[in-house]
Amino acid sequence: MKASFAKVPTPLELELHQEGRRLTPQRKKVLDLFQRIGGGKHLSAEDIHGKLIQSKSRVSLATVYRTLRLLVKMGFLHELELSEGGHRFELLSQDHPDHHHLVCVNCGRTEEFESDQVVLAGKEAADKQGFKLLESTLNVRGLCPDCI
Amino acid sequence: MKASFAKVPTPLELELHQEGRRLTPQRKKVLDLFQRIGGGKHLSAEDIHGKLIQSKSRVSLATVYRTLRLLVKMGFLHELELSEGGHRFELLSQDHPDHHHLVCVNCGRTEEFESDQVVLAGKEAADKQGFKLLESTLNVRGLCPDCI
DNA sequence: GTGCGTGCAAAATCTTTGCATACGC
DNA sequence: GCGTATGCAAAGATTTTGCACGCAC
Repeated sequence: MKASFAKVPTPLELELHQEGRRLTPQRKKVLDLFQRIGGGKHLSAEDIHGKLIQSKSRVSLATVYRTLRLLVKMGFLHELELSEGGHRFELLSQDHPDHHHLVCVNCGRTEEFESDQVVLAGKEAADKQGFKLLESTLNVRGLCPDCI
Repeated sequence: MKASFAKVPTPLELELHQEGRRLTPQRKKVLDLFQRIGGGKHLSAEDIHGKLIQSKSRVSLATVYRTLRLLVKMGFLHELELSEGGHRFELLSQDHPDHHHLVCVNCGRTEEFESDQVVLAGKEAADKQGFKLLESTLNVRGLCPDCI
């Protein structure tokens, strides 16, 4: 007999329970939203709150903020400080651990890219100063083709 | 006869006048402060306001914000978005046009470094997407020797 | 049932802005 | 003297927090 009807715990659920925390519908909805829209999207807390409200999900903005901070600390999301007007969050996927951003300073359009050279340069700088590297992100600011 | 008693206009004064703007004591004091403490220091608007008040200079916080935005636009200062709790500003010197930051996520200590590889990688990414590159900065986050 | 998480609203930050006055040019 | 810049205070924008209630465990 297979246990095919047993609920499969999500990674989020597992990790929460390890720390004595709980998987609430709100937390699930926030992470689900990021997973539905896919990686490479940069959302503000207001964006997330708005989208959840639109999809008939009752979540308060305060809880969105609390959940975002939690998911960042747990490593599911990544916090960006690219633009004016508040921080953005993106899904952190295993496929793109250290990616960088190309931002148009005029229209805000952002593109992502990866570069081993950059990761290596960051690692060398950290080593030289005796730092333990956690992450390195290159922010390239410029004008996109439409804004030149 | 030498014009040795003529006041020598500062670059700030010259550039302001070209745009029909004025060199006020407040603007002079803000830029002077950055030049006195030297490059590589990262100050918040509050820091700057506090230091000016301490040195008996009457400048309002609103003017500090307005002046910082102006000096960034004029290219005298550079705006950083490294840390939580507001933006920081640093003196932009000709010696270190494109430098990067190593930040300790625990204590906030920051070190600067330069890397041609990083600048090159940023340029390549911009070219590939058709962006006109303005600046690129690598933010390396980690733990400094004291916080490991 | 226990105690963590949520919602609400108020508070705390950080930054910008309107307007009358001051002053660099 | 003209018009920009300042100071002040109020408004705005974003994020955090205190507290009572609700719900995941």
